[in-house]
Amino acid sequence: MHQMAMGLTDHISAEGASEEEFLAAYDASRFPRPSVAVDLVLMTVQERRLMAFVLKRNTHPDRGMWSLPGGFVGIDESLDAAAERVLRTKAGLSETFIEQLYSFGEPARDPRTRVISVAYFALVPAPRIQTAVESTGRDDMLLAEVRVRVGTSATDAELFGENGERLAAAFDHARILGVAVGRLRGRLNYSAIGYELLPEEFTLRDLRVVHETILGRALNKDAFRRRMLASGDLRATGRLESSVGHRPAELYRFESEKP
Amino acid sequence: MHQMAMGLTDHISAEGASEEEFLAAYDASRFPRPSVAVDLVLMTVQERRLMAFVLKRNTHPDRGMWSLPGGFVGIDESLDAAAERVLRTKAGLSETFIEQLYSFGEPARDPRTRVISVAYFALVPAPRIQTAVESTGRDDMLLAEVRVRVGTSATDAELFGENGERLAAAFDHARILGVAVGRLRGRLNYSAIGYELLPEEFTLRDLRVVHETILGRALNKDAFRRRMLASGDLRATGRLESSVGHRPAELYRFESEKP
DNA sequence: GTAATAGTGTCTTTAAGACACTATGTA
DNA sequence: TACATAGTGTCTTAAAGACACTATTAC
Repeated sequence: MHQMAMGLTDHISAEGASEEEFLAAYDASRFPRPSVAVDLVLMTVQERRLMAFVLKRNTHPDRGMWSLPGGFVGIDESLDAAAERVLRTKAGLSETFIEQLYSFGEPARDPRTRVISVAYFALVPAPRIQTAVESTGRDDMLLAEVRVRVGTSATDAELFGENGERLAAAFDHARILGVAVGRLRGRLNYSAIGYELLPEEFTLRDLRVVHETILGRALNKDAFRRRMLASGDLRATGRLESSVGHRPAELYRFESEKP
Repeated sequence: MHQMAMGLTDHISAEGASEEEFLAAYDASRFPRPSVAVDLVLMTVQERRLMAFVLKRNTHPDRGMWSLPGGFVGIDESLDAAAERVLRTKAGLSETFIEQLYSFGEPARDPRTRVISVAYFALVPAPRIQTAVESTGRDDMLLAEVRVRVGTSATDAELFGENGERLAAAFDHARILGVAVGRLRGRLNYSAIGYELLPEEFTLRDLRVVHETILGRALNKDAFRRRMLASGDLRATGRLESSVGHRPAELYRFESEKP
């Protein structure tokens, strides 16, 4: 049986208040509390590869391994606000697509102390995050390629560096990345999320490549075009891409029909 | 700007360690930590109504209002284990379908102290939970009907009692219930989840009624039958339901094809 | 002109909706 | 036998896959 921190009698009124619980109600802080952090899975698509922003750890434990940017949640700070703060302070980004992913709370997931992590995932066009990383000139931050076996669910992700070398993920971050990719794949089918990874104007090929990269498989070109045009979320600009060495495609913008 | 609890320098190495962060690394416990609880959305379908198990609060705040069963997460207890403990100790159930839903962390969601709640949702056939509630003879626990406007997403749920009277939900639990129903509706389309709400043997009508109740709309009878039989998750038993006052339907069992 | 991809038109396939029709246990 | 729902068969509709064919820019 685990040690349990009960408290605040009325929160657990279903059983009737035992004396132990009654006393606990006076001071919930008598019980040890876990730390709560947010970890951010910041993803993008670059040259047909799915990438995530990771940081190299320079202290133990897991020194030299790669971790997701994270930070502790302030006592007066909402989870969403903490995630946006991490996005801003660790990746130098703001106003990206971001949403809560899942909470990870195995007692031993961080060997130093009990840390419950609420993971978020964020999407940003590759040039934005690429610029942010390169402008620092630091070698302990990286856009690493993320690969997750297709077809299976709930598998860990694998990280790869610029030269295709395998990178080790710290803590349980391989699993967090795996869950993030699984969620991203699922959401592609029923929400307008691919646009978050593209510049304002893009061709239908650009959009399809984003989808194919995330899903890890080729999509039917004709059906994809029909489905996207029928979704009502695309506005043709009348302009064409240029200098592509072949017939240029029309540029579109994302503009949802329902305001 | 919110007060922020940073700590464990290496966890936030992206920015380089400021002196403040360096000091924080020595003792993460210097910073106030939120309490972490799990809240359980235990749902069932009964007589074409979607129901949730709720408890009447007998102390302030929100005295007399109805809340989800919950409990604090032990310092050595995983989130999943805490949720299963709440299921066991508050609802007297075990071995039900249960999965993590979402984490709620608005600083003011509990007026007493900062509590971050990791919500879980569980599904159980109506007779099992009905028996558990009635056997206690208590009037501060209830299966309440849950209604969520259909078509919209991310709306609060409304709770109703036995006589159709509106019940007030405590804290942010109306929102948690709304998120739970939204998740449940979404999962119906691509996972074998309706079976969790039925006895071992059931008719295709039983299964359709469960789906219709959750989705809040009628489904096409023929298409539903075809789709379910084609899913490969149903095994005909050869037996028929009895005493239904009309032609009896065949009984099926859930048995997934992929082992 | 050629290369290469954009974009269109059409046939096939698959699944859902609609609906008529037959089947059968209970009262 | 009548009732009410189970279950089947078939036509229609909508969307995806397949594939042939035309269009257009870079070179």
